[in-house]
Amino acid sequence: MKRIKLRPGMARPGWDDPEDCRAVLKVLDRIGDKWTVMAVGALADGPMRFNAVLRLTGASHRMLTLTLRGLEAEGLVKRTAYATIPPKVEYELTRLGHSLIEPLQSIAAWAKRNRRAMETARAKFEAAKAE
Amino acid sequence: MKRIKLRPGMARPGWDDPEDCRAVLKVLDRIGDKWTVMAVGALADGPMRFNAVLRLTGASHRMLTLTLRGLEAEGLVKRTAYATIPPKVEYELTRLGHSLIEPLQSIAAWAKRNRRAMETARAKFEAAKAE
DNA sequence: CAGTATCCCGTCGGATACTG
DNA sequence: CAGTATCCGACGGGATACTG
Repeated sequence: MKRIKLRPGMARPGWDDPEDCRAVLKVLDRIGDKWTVMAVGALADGPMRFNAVLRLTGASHRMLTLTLRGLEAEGLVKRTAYATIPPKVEYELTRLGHSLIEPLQSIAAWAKRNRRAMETARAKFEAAKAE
Repeated sequence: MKRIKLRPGMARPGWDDPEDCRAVLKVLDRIGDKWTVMAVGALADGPMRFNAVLRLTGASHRMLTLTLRGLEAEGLVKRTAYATIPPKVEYELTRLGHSLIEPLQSIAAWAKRNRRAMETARAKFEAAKAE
């Protein structure tokens, strides 16, 4: 998804409370992007080394580093470096990070339920505009 | 959020079932971006005209059009044009669109609960790296 | 009022190369 | 192996102008 930039002039959506809308957007900004979802998913099973996450997610070296830094900064992921040679760094979800899995699964469940509906709707839409 | 581009070489995260991971990413791609969240939020209360959504969301003319087109294509929003002069176009959430509010609120609830924790974590992180 | 088209700049993110 | 730095192409998205 596109990076979310918060700006002054905009109002709050009505489905949720007045001001916390900002918080929601901010959080979506953090957890809504592809690599974050993949990384959290990868780490859901337990601690994992950098390269393991790299392979599992398919992210580029660069993006995974940035993503993990972001998650670490926000307290969602714990980073543990072992001063061995070669270095070994393990990442794991914090309690906070784990708690994120539940809402993500809420989305996941919705996605699974409605994927077909969306696909057929899209097909119909495409067909209609090419009449 | 950043647009999500699905690519071949990548595996599924473990927190969720094997293949539907793609569906989740695809859905996040659609519903995870700023303007979609804003638009769905704006329409949650009921049908609304284009310009009303425009003002409420703070989106640019262009982006709102694109966003609404996307939502319409996916069957989340219904578009009704009245052939008056000047034209009047109303948008409203479909049943499918409404069902999306629930998972979004799941995220919203998480965001509200953990916003503080994330902020302090970030502050601590910033402080630590500037020691 | 709603929608489309064009321009254009910022930034996201992949590839590559270099360090500890 | 893990992380940082640099380069650079691609595209997201705002501003603007023009139609029905």
